[in-house]
This record gives sequence, structure tokens and C-alpha cells, in this order.
Amino acid sequence: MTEVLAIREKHDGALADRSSVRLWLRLLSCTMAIEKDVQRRFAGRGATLARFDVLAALDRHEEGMMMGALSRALLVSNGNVTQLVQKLAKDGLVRIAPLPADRRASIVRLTAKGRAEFAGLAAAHHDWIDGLVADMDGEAREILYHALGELKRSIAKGQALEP
Amino acid sequence: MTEVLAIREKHDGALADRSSVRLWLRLLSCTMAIEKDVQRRFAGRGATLARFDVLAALDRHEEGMMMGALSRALLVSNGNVTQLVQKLAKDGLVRIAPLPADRRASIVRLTAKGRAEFAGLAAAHHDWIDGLVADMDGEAREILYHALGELKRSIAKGQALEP
DNA sequence: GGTGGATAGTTTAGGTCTAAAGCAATTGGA
DNA sequence: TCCAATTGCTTTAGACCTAAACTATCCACC
Repeated sequence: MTEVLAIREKHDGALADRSSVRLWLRLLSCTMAIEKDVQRRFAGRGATLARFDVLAALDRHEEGMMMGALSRALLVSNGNVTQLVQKLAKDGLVRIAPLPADRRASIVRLTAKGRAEFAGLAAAHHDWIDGLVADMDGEAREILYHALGELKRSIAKGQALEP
Repeated sequence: MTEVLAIREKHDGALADRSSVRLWLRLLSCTMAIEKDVQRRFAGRGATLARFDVLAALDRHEEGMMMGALSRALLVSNGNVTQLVQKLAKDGLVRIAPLPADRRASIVRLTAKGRAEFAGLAAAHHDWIDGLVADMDGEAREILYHALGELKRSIAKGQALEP
């Protein structure tokens, strides 16, 4: 008899008189629940989600990435990337090399240590996510994935309309 | 011919070799897109999402809330509530009153100014969310809402299993 | 009474993130 | 050629958030 606690929804009941807002609050609560869970587990390994994101982007760009490219790939600000990369460099997980062709720019690459670190974290991350969605069958996941695709399109359109 | 830009997905292509991770990344990108959009619009009015959340919770508890109750309602830490409420009090949007029955506790209530401020923000917030999901029809929204409900249950179960 | 936990909140140290200002290098014209 | 705009990145100021340590109070029980 495993009792399952429901994930709470912020403002449960309030604010949610409009269906669109109710949908948004549920979307938010699901994302937060997963994000906090993953965050907490990363913390248990001395890592953070933000740093993991940087390592992940670099892992698939063996040739290295410019800071700006990282910023665009991760959807975060330039200044944020600067901070993260400098700390990762201090920890020996990435190396920052100047770009001879353009002395403003620099190329960031994973070190061997960084690549190994990422491999370990990525495997764990996969397992955590698998565990969290384990109770949905393949079809339910497919439906959700598709529905999120529609939402994604709607958001893009909505943002394009009202600037 | 309105060209709609797609919302980018973090790590698009990478990391996403497992369906569960692909689902998670899409969920994350939708949530982030809405959250940043709302955040940006709030900023345009000199407000923030975190402060709005506090006001929303207080708006539906006319009798006031204790700090701890706020913390639980908003799913954020105690210290965070302390900061937010103290700043809101300084801005005259809430009032902090001691609870005679328990001198450790204090009751937070909206001021008239705070209630008016919330009303304005809430109406705008509704409209923004409506705009972002406008391109999904009622049935699609219902499907998504239901699918998120299943995810929510799966997450709760997954978290219960592996602590 | 007194005393040892619970409980309510605050503080502190540190990580995340952004917008905006600033610096340096590059590039595209006039 | 030269200079103005652009580009790549860093810095700064500030908002948000947390965990953990801390203070103050309450409460249950001997």
C-alpha cells in the first residue's frame, strides 16, 4: 500500500479560475518538481544544474564553443556564461583558449577531467529523469510530448504577436 | 505570412537520446519560455514574479498568513519569504503584525495599496497567459492539462520511491 | 517549577540569473 | 585611411533562492 503524495500546485485553487492559468500553474509545478529534484541530487554530488548544462553543451561540441555560442545554446545571458565558465576553468573542467583570428573571442573546450565528470553526471541525470517519468507508459509520454509541441508553437506565436 | 520562430530547446539534439530526457527538455523549454516572458512583462511594470506570488497568496487569505504558511504555500524557503515580505512591507504593500498569542509568530496582511496593486497585476497576468496559449484550442489544452496530471502523479511516485 | 525538545523566523554565505554599462577588437563604409 | 557602428566578452548592481546556523519562544512532561 504505497501512499503517493501529490505534488502541490502553487496557488492551488486561487488564481486558477481561468483555464489557461490553471494549465500554466500545473505546467509550472511539474517543471519545478523535476527541476528541484534534479537540483537536489546534483547538489548531493557537489554539482549544479547550471554547470551541468555548460558541460553538456561543450560535450557535443568537441571543437569548442565561443562564449557567445554557449550563451545562445543555453538561453542564458552573456554575463552568466562568463561566471560559470570561469569557475569551471578554475576547477579544471574546461579550458579557455584565445582565438588568434579574433582577439576579442575565446574558445572554451572540455578538459579530459571535464569530459569524465560530464559522463558521470549525464548517466545519473538520465536515470533520475527515467525514474520520475517511469509511471507513465510510452503512449502517455508520447501524448504529453506532442501536446507540449503544440503549446510550444502557441507560445512562439503569442510572443511574436505582442512584443 | 506570419513567420513564427520556434522556441529553442536547450541541448536540442544532444542529451536527448532517451525519450524521457527529450520529454523533460521540452517541458523545461515551454516553462522557461512562459516564465521568462511573464518575468519580462512584470519587470516592465516594476514588479517581479516572486513578489506577485506573495501578493496572490495573501489576496486569497484576507485574514492574513503566518510567514511559515506563506513559505509552504509558495514552496520556497523560510529565509526567502522573510526577504520578500520585508521588502513588500517597506513598499507599503503588506503589513506585518505581531501575533499576541505567540510572540515568535507574525501575521502578514495585504494593505489596501497591496490589494490594488495585486488586482492590476493579476488581470494583466491572466491576459498574458491567455495570449500565450491562445493558439491551442480547448480540446488540445484539456489533453495537455490531463497529460500533465499524469506526469505529476508519476513524479510524486518517483520521488516517493528513491529518496 | 524547570528543562529539553519542537517551532517561528532571521541571518549568513553562497549559488543562479539578468540588464545595463563598459572595454577592447573588428569591420564596413565614406 | 579613418572612424563609427558592431561584436565578443566582462563587470556591476541587484533580484531571487537555498541550506544551515542561530535566536527566541512555546510547550510537554517530569
